[in-house]
Parts: sequence; C-alpha cells; structure tokens
Amino acid sequence: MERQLNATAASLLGFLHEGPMTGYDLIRTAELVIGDFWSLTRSQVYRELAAMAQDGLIEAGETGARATRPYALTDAGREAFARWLATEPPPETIRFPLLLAVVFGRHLPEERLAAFVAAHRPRHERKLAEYRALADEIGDEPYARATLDFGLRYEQAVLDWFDALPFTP
Amino acid sequence: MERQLNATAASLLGFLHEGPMTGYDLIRTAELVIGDFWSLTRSQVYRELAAMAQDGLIEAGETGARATRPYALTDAGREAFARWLATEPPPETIRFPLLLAVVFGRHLPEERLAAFVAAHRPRHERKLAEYRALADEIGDEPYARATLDFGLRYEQAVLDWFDALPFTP
DNA sequence: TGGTACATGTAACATGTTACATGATTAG
DNA sequence: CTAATCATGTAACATGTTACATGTACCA
Repeated sequence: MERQLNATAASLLGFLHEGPMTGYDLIRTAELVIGDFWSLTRSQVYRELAAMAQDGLIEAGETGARATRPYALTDAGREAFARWLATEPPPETIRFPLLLAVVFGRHLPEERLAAFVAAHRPRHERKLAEYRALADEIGDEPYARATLDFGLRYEQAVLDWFDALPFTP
Repeated sequence: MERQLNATAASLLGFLHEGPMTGYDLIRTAELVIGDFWSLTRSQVYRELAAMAQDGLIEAGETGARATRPYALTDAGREAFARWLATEPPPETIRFPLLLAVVFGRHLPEERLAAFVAAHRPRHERKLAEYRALADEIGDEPYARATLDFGLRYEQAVLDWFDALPFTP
C-alpha cells in the first residue's frame, strides 16, 4: 500500500483518463503514443494491470467478447497518477549499443563498423519521415507537438551524426 | 556454456583488453567511457564478473591490498568478446521520463511542467560544456571522437528543444 | 586514533524480456 | 470450416536497482 508508482504503470493510468480500456488497447495506445521514448512489453502491461487492480487503482469491468476485460480508473488511481505526475521526472537514460561498437571500434574491421552504421540508418530515416508526416497532420495540440518536436530533433541529430562519421563502407 | 554475452558483460571484457583490472577499476572506467550511453551499477559489475569468471571468460589474479582482485581476460573471453562485437548491435532505447510528463501535460499546471524543464536544463548544459572541453583535449583518436560527437549533437538537440518549447515558468 | 575514501560483495527486490499456452472471432 | 488475427495471460529467466554489510588503507 502506498507503494510509489513506476512510470510504466503511471502511464497506463494516464491513458485510462480517456475512459476504460482493455490491456490490449492500452498496449496499442502506449506503443503509439509513448513507445518511441518509453518502451514496454505485453507481459509488463498485464502484470502492472493486475497489480494496480490489486491495489485498487483500477477496476476490472465486465468481461466482454474474447475475454476482453476493460479497466477503469478509480479515484485512488486518479490520485496516485496525480502524485506521480507532480514529482520531478528523473533524467533520461539512453542505451545505444551501436555506440559501444564505436567505442570498441579498434577491435573491429572498419568496414564492419560502417556496415553497422548503414544498417541503423534506415530506421532513423523512417522515423524522421514518419514524424514529419505527423507534424503536418497534428493540430495545435501543444503537448503532442512538443513530444513530436523532440523526436524530430533527435532523429535529425542521429542522422547528422551518421553523415559526419568517418567510417564508410 | 556458450550463453550469449550481454552488452554490459561484453563491455567489461572490452576494457580488460587493456590489461587486468579490478571490479572497482572497471566500474570507474565504464562510467567514464560508456556511462553516458550505457548505464551500469556496481552490483551488476560484480555479478557479471563472478559469472564470467565462472564461465572461464576471465580469471581472477592474486588478491592484493584491500582485497582487490584483478581480473584478466582469457582466450575464451577474448573470443566471446569478438563474437559479441561482430554481431549487429540492436537499436538504441531511450527512456525519457520528462517526455512522459509532457505527454500528460494537460493534467499538470503549465508552470509545473515548465519547472521540470528548467530543472533538467542545467544537467544538459553541463554535459554539453564537458563534451566541448573534451573535444579540445582529445587527439585524433577517431572512435573516441565519434562517440563524443554523438554526445555533442545529442545534448545540443535537447537544449534546442528546450528553447523551442512553449512552456515557460 | 579517528574519520574519510577505498574496495568488495550480498540480499532483496523491481523491472524487463522471451517463450509458451490458450481460446475466441472473423474473413475467405 | 479453416487459417489468420485478436486478446489474454503465465512461467521462467535476465537485467537493473537499492540497501545493507564488511573490512582496509590513508591522512590529519
């Protein structure tokens, strides 16, 4: 009781402010909305949902078709979310395996390292294109625009970095 | 046996190519060299060292002063490292709690969100300054320069993003 | 000789990942 | 009626975090 929410669980509560959702819905929403800077897996979502139901932060509704189980936010859940959101967010963590390969680059043939970079590039190009398309669609919703803007700058920075690297295949 | 190395363990092996080091040395080195894009904790390092010693990838030497135990790379360790390094690195993961606060910004007073941003800024300014200083010191070592260059671009992108945000305290 | 920094480690727990198992619904 | 997709979940394991425990060497 009173255990501090983790960011994953809290985000699920955040989404439930729009109304009751099933685990599946939540997973899709989360992947779409925060997936680019907050990864989560199915297992994790179901586990957090079970735990939060246990703690009274959410309530399972009537089981529908295909055993879908919609969860609704409770008052306790709303409060727990508000408390979490009011706390200063910790610094970001980046884990960039490609950079490890670069650091240990002298143990690797240069063309191999260049191939790694080349393999990573399309993903970032795609993301950047996706974000640019979204930027056109999106209205004046400032919060969505702000996160998108981060994505744009980040992907652009990565691609610029790739371009500036001296390793070429 | 033959279990695939994780990136943390592999990095420790990478550092051991310079010669035998103790857990403490490895932690300091890792934090310094890869800490900005590959976080690790003391516990983790000691656990990985024990596991790798068990697997014959490293060998503990004579216990020295203060119970220091230098670990040396074995041939098996060298091979395991080479195999790991030859595998294409997976995509990076970013976990940016501040962005979660932005996404759920409408549940938060705007000045609170602005305060979060303001609280994050100094860290990034410091990093950027640190990287710029390093850029002057560093020689023509291309791999170190390449990782540093990523850091410079990343921190610059984050600060530019902060500046462009419409939330002001 | 007492405090500080050094150095190693364990225990307990939280979080994240992968593989597996199960059944319902829908489209062809 | 059958294959694909939807949807939920568990089990086992790997990784990451925090708190605690222990003792050593150095410096004032």
